[in-house]
Amino acid sequence: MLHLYDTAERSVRELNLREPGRVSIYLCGPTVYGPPHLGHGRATLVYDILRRYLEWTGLEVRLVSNITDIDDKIIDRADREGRPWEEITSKCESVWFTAMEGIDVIRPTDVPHATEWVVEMVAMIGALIERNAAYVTSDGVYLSVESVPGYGLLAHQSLDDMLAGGGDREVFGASEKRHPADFALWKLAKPGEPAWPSPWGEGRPGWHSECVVMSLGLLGDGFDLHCGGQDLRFPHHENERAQAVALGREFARHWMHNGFVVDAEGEKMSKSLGNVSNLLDLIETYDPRAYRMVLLQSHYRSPVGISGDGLDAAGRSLAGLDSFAARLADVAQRCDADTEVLAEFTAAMNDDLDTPRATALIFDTVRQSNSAIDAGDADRAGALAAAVFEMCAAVGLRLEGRSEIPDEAKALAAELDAARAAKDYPTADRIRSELQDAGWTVETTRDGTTLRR
RNA sequence: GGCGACGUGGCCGAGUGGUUCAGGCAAGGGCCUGCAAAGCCCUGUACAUGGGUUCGAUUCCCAUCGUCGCCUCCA
Repeated sequence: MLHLYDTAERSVRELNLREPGRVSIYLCGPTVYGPPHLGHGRATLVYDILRRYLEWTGLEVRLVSNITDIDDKIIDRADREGRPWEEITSKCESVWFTAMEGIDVIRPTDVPHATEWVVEMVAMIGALIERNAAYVTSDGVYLSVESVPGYGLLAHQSLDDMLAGGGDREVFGASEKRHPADFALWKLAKPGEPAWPSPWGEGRPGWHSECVVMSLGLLGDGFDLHCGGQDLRFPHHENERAQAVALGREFARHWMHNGFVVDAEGEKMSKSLGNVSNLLDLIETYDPRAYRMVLLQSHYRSPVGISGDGLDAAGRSLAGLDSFAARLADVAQRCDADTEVLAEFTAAMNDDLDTPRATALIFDTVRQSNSAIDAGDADRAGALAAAVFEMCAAVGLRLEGRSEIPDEAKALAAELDAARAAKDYPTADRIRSELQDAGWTVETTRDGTTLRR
């Protein structure tokens, strides 16, 4: 069974499922007010790899990932551009899913929107007030973090320690807060702002409430795994947990956080630094699978540097896998995957999603399979190749093997073979360059010419 | 100031107390090929610095230097 690092316990431990055979996962999704960047791409790819792997092992995965479609940032942008906020959120959401499709991330099983869950949030906030865990001020409702046992579990810091530091930052927010770390559950609307009714006045929910209501609402108490980027660990996830604890409900049983994407200088990419790269640009410029490959070759908890050179290198390694797929697809089809290889793969993946080890295994197996086919051992080559295809599928690497070849190109390939058979090499070379110019990868072998895109 | 991560061969990026190796990309040599491509084989004596523990450290401990993250915008 899968072992994963648990941020709450600070150690790798088994992912204990609430229900055998089924995994319930909540992943904090995007706030839709701008284009998805590389950081979003990493998070979604990491959890897409996790999801595919879990499904590959035979588990039924329910992956809930929300869309935050009401937020101060959205309102700000709507104001700035003089557009309805709903226009921004719907546009950004559609761009989001276009990008996700581009990097081949499977759509979550559930995609709840914050605005669809406001009634539930209002009810939850009411319950928090009743339990004396929240209080009303002149601008909204706040959660009292001091009422929450174990606040700081994910921050790895006690409330006192958090306050002791703070660097140069302004720690205090709204003046009516009872404690600087208290956070808004409900924000009363200013004139012209989007608003929903509540017992405390028209307003909108705070950011940390939606995920509690939606995760518990869709997945139920004590769901298996809560995921997101490192930057959500605190305060977002801490505050989600705080609300659930204050309500007396069992929240996520396991917490998983992926590392950041850093730029060439080693700095985290972030919106505020302005060094983000648009995910859509990446997909246009590079093999869309290259990003997944780069991530597979590093560990999900480590920071990963994304550069053009790195993506190109990954693209070239993918080209090798593609030509392998083209070469071995047929023979693999007749074989069962080598069980030893798959066992090794599973062991690596179960060890806190050790994709670097798993990826190394894929490349090793490719080499062995190539050697076997060169040595004429088709059974061995096929079993190894079948294992390669299984492993690639399990992590979402789509290999491009045989492609559709138009008759015209087929005819040229036949001419090429004929020319070679006749030892008319000038003609053969001419046809080959012609095909290459047309975008084909041409492999001429003793057995004839194969073409790939 | 508090908490945390990290410094590995040309580049990216794993990992480990001690003989043989992560893996990818790039480079050099070879086999194969009409020539290529693809594939296969071989090659690099890497682990920030200074101490310490140890029979032995890149791996453990301490210090130093450097980089980065979180401490209510953020995947």
